[in-house]
Amino acid sequence: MPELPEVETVRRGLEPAMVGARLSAIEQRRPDLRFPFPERFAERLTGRRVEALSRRAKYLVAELDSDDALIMHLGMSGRFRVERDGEAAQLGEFHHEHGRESAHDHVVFRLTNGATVTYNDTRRFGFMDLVPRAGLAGCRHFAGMGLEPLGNALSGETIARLFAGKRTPLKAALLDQRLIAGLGNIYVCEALFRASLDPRAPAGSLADAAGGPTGQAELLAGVIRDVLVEAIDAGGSTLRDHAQTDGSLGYFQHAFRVYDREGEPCPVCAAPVRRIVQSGRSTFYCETCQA
DNA sequence: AAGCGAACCTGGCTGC
DNA sequence: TGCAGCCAGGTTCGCT
Repeated sequence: MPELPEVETVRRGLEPAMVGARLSAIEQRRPDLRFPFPERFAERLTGRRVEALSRRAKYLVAELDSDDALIMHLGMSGRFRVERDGEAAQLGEFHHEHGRESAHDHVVFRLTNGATVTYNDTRRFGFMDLVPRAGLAGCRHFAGMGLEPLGNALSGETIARLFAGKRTPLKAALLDQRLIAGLGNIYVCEALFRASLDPRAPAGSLADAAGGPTGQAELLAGVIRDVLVEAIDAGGSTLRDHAQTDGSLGYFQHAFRVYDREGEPCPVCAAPVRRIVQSGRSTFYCETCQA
């Protein structure tokens, strides 16, 4: 479930269960996810207090009262589940019509406050790593990462500077985490629709001859911020969920204007939403409005 | 160098 | 009912 709004939603759900508590026991049920777990993973976590839980782009960062920070990425299908006092609370679209899915529970964190946090990841594209707290920004995962789209750094000017001279399609440039970090397929499609921009247009078209921002660049910066904020407020997007809704599920998917709406009428002009493939990923857009 | 496609892995859905 | 094929919120690698 994981673009920036979903990861931020998970962070907010985990924070009260984890921050300030100590990790009393760690169950690591397999040697790897997308990558091998770091050396002595469970030992380095056990007994540590979680001092802060933050987010950078699509990554979660738990700072420990040691020299380590625990970095977690959810990949495509990673979820966390929090249980307390025997009464389960769900984070993300987790449950299954036949009860709790556990075959893909890969890591269980038990905390001194009575909470149990379980990481489940069907496809195992997620990963966890331990990096030195000092120099987090320069660690292998964050060095070279682009700017935070919700930070003050995102503006028409920065978009123009990052995209100037690029002939790659706008869609691909917005997905490039080295430029802007945190957007994924859904929110790129939604932002391009809101800005009435053609996903196939060259990224460089958002910069003027001097490398300055066009009006389109200014507009795009604004709608990226809007769509992310709205999605976070809605608790993110929950896809492919076959269980009953219980309030912990995101509902931004109902607000999609084009994503996953191939053939449905464009909410502005009623022309059918198109699906094309760009660098191997589906792009949903309105041929009429986004020209 | 940039820009594709494929790969990683599992499961759900569609269509024959 | 079975089965093949396609698709999925991400990232990384390797080949033009």
